[in-house]
Amino acid sequence: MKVPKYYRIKEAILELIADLPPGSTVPTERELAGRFDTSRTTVRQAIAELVVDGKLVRTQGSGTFVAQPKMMRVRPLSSFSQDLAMDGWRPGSVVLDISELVAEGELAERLRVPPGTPVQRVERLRTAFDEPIAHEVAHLPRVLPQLAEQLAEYGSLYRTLREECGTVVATAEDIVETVLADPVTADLLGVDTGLPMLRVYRTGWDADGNVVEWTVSDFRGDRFRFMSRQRLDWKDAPSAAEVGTAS
Amino acid sequence: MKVPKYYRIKEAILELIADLPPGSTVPTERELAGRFDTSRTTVRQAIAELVVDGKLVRTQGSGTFVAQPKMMRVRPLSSFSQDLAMDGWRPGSVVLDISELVAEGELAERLRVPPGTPVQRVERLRTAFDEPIAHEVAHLPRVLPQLAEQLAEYGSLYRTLREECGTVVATAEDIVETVLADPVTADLLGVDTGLPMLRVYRTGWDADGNVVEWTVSDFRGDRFRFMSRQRLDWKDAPSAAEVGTAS
DNA sequence: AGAAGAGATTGGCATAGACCAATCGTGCGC
DNA sequence: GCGCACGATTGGTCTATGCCAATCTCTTCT
Repeated sequence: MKVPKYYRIKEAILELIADLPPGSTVPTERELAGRFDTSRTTVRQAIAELVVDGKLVRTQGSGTFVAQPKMMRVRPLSSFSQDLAMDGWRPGSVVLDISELVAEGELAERLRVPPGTPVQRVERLRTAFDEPIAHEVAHLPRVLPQLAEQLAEYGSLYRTLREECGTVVATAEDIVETVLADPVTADLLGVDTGLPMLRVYRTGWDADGNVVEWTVSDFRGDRFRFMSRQRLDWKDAPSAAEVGTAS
Repeated sequence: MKVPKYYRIKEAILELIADLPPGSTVPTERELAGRFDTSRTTVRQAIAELVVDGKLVRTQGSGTFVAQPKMMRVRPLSSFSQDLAMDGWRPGSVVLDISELVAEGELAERLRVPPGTPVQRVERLRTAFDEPIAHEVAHLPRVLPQLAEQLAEYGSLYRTLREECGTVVATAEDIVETVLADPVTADLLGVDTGLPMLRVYRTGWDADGNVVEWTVSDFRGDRFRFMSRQRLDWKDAPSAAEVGTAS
């Protein structure tokens, strides 16, 4: 089978850094091009994949370095902050926007409200160890005027819903796909445009089957893993799958 | 914010194909380069991302075309074939290899068997509508000499386990991450090397908490979505998380 | 010392072009 | 009419190069 040259260089670099500790500097692109007798373009393609794989990080003007291993993990079943706190990672979030919004089209369908209903929008940057790891936009099917203050107090959105509204998310459905970081998201997360990310669409229901949340989250694909555990034998719950999800 | 030129071209092409039905031909790279007053390299970068996004497909010698929308979905909770059959997609699989293997290191830990135990390895190509969509390697903690014939008879691995061994997978844990297709996998699935894929590590337990399966699956990221539904309030089951998962 | 600034270094973006490989269509020969 | 061969077209890979932007370092001035 034909293996592209950039891929052989990728493997060569992998071997080169195999024994180096995270944070070590990697030779410059220009030097690697010389060493492997190829062009800088080809070396850059190899390095680009290693960055996506979470093996290297690049900083313009500074250099290329061996990355921390990809070991972050989150259990999407429970709440974000709960999961990460359990693992001791100092989860946090930066509120980018809290606003009201009139639900139309897909959003209204997702939240199971009539088109024209005012709903709540919460846009946040999720962090762990103060490093941004996800961009998240949550939608709630009703407006909570004090949400900003309450969120600041409780920290977690799920906790706020429980304390202030008596709403408990009992069932959730996650749809996971890969997307590439657009320039805006990439800038927010401090990664390169085009980095593969994990996009999670989450629909949450309370115990009575009412939709209480619809959220889209983009997680850094280079730093993240996703975990979910489930019983295979259970009964059907309300489904979000009735709404078409073709993009 | 600075938006790279290739990204603006990507958006321009997206607009260009917005109203075209799947299968429509897109202008050639050389023509697009002329039309957008840029180099073919830059156009190719834009198209490459659109391919990854599942918006376009390219065939060497033939051209670039509007892709089918990304709408495949699978519920990882139950078995692969069960899910897809439900949606009427003619799921299938091609057995690439069935062999015995002596479990060592991580594999032994995952399967909870002593190092040196012979185990079963099943490598398959999963298909839907006869199109390959995933590459999967399953490991079972014991050897089943007749597995090839039984698999051919029952079709599904889960069903084989149930009928022949009385083993039912009652709980499963999935760990999802993004990886890039290596040349071998890419060739098997008929996609480009470097395409982002969804890798799923699955550990399956029976009702007594014994590990009955450890499987690694690579799904095409451009054609696939992943769905899982869960209760948020349930009790802990056996965990695979005790084994380190740093790559 | 400490701060400011100039220059070198490094990665980021884009260009132009050469050659390869798969595909498709056309026309020739049978 | 049919099939094969060849050539044109299209995407695939790689090279060489120029300039930009962020960063770092070292010098110089106060």
